[in-house]
Amino acid sequence: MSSIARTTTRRQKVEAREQAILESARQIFFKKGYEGARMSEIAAGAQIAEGTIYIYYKNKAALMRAISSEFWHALTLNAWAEIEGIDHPYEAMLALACFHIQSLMDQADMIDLTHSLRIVSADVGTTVEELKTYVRVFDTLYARGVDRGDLKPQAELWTVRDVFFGTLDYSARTLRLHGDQNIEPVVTNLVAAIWAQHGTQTVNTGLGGASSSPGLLSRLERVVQRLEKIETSDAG
Amino acid sequence: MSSIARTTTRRQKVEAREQAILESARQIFFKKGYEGARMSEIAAGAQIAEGTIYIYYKNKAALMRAISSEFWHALTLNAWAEIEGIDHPYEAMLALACFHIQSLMDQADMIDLTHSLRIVSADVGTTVEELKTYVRVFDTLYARGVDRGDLKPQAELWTVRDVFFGTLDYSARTLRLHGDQNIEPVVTNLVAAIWAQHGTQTVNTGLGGASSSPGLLSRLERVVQRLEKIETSDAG
DNA sequence: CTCGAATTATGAGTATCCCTCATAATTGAC
DNA sequence: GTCAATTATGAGGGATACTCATAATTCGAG
Repeated sequence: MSSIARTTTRRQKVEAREQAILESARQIFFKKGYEGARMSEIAAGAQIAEGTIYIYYKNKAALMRAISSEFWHALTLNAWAEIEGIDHPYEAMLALACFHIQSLMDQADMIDLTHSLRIVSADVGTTVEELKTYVRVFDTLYARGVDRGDLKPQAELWTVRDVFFGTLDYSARTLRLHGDQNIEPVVTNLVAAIWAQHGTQTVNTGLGGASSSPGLLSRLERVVQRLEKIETSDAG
Repeated sequence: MSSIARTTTRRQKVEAREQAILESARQIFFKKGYEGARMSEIAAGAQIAEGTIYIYYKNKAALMRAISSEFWHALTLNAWAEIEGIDHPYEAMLALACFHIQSLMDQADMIDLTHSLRIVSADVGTTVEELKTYVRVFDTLYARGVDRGDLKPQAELWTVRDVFFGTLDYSARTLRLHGDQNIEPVVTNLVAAIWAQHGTQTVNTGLGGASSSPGLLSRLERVVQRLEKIETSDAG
């Protein structure tokens, strides 16, 4: 029979098996952790012999790496989707911050798991690339803000990016530690602080975020304009 | 012979052994990572039989935990020493930030290693306590700033603390990734940003750090005071 | 349809490693 | 010096990631 007419080709079957292994591994790793997961259990879950796994993945670490890779790829796509269609960079940054910290908290186990790769395999290089791709969402967002004239150009953008992701990562851990689920103050404060430092004009949250009275800067601006006129007339 | 005259008592000998195990383990763990380290190798390094380790430490994870514990304790002591004697909270915060990120970069391997405990042992509780003790240095520093009237009281101090440590942790990773060793811009930006948001007055770096013109806030203050007098006289 | 080469699957066996435990050595108060 | 308590030893047990010789499957060509 021709290969076209066949309902499932060899290649399709192989890919299905690969997905079955991946799915089984995901479940077992998630439930038992990297150390606790048994290759035999993963094989049983995928309904194949233990040796078959090693045809598809070199070893346990490589299997884990594949799962981590898929996870970060999906997260990146979701992040893009989240900020797509939001015109104003400030709103977009808020949305990205919410998305990131919410993802961190909802999928904390999976993220801890992907981080464990650093321990089990010295070869960090592969995972780092996916992280870089992910954080690029922020860079693009910032660049869009600069184009619109809302954000100041920043030669060392990575310092801003590190504040953004660093704070959110750390805060997610703190919140989870305290059993808190309220991400709002963290996100609001952080984005306000970034805009206080790098925004070209005041946003409605006020100077310096929640710590200042709202609209302070615009009030000041109005007052100063009046005073400058008076000073000019005084001098003249 | 009496136990006082003996040069080495039983207890001293036991403690020396314990330190030998710890030191050997530190070296091996550091060189090979947690997974890569062999208990046999650690035993050989401490010049004892493999079984002897298990008299001192329940298992491999407990040994690792002891090392982690010692490391964070020492780091905490050094952090206190670093800020001791620095009167102005702004300078102290700069010093703490420098100390923290420098430690992160110098001892990145050890820190990655201690983080790996989260994966190898579900019992996170023990390590978390030491982290809490460490970050308390920042809290004390901030409180001192509030007492002096330099920093605004902050009900949710943890959000500020998370910005501080989160940014530094993340930046250390970025810097190390790029082979960069220049911690200065990160530290300066971060501390300036925190003071822009939570400081009670302008510091010499200017409002919002390097991004605003120097002395803007004091200029504004002077101008506003003048205007307020004029507005009062207008109304009256 | 059949043959056969290439690909894929199997699972018993191997190597390795953490940890236990029966036995031995050491210590120190009396 | 004696002896009970403490500490040390390392061969062996058990568990597990991974290998490899062998078997099964796939699929195009004749």
